[in-house]
Amino acid sequence: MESEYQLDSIFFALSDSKRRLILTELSEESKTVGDLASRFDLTMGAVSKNIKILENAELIYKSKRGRQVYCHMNFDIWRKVARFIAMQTKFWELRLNELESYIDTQALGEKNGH
Amino acid sequence: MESEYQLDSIFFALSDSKRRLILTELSEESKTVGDLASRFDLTMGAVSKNIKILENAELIYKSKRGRQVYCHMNFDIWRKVARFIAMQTKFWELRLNELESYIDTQALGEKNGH
DNA sequence: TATTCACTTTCCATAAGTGGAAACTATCAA
DNA sequence: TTGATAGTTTCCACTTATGGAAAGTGAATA
Repeated sequence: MESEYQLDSIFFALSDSKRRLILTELSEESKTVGDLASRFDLTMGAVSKNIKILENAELIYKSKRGRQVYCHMNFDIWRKVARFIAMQTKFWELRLNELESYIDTQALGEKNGH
Repeated sequence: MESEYQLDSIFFALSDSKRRLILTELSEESKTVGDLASRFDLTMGAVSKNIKILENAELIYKSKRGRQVYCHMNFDIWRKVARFIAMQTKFWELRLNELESYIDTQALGEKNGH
């Protein structure tokens, strides 16, 4: 957690447009691996591997219901990405920090409990 | 501009911790390729290639002074990254949009002119 | 002009990412 | 139990990334 290695895996996961499409899809609602495979015209194997990359970066997490595996966005992780960006751009930093404080104090109920 | 392909190159460029270190270095002040090579104990060739990847993603830009090539952060591009993140996390979206409006109206003088 | 300097590019070997096909696992249904 | 369904993993061929070494480029200096 909080390591350079984790940032490697996050940005690597985001560097492929198919994986970003999967994330966009999941930001609407949770989907099964099969849903995503038919949506993007890929084999289950290919989707499963990309899902693994996103899961490894903790951008998503999975839950099992019977035979089906549901994929969910992990909204918490985006804060880490935003923090890195803020650090590069001091101009943003102050206001993003304000935003973080706001989230920390006002939005605890929003945190997903997986 | 504004394409999926550009996001590919941005996130790919960010997926390597050496390149992120270079960016952190450049967010302090502009440096030559040689400065960066000695700072990170890499050959000029290796640094030059990584610089090219960062330049391709438009995260930095170069300027020449005699034999030396100076590398500068391109702060503008970070807005694009922030926008992608905001789109994934609707929770952030509203407030980042406010931030963008603020920047667009109040901070035109801050824009680097290269 | 010849040489040094700052950098870029090419060539090379090594390593890693990619997706299809097919084998494998686990769950549900008849 | 048998068979179908939902995913995962392995194997394979192909493509791409990586950095060192060395050749190539262009600008400063003797």
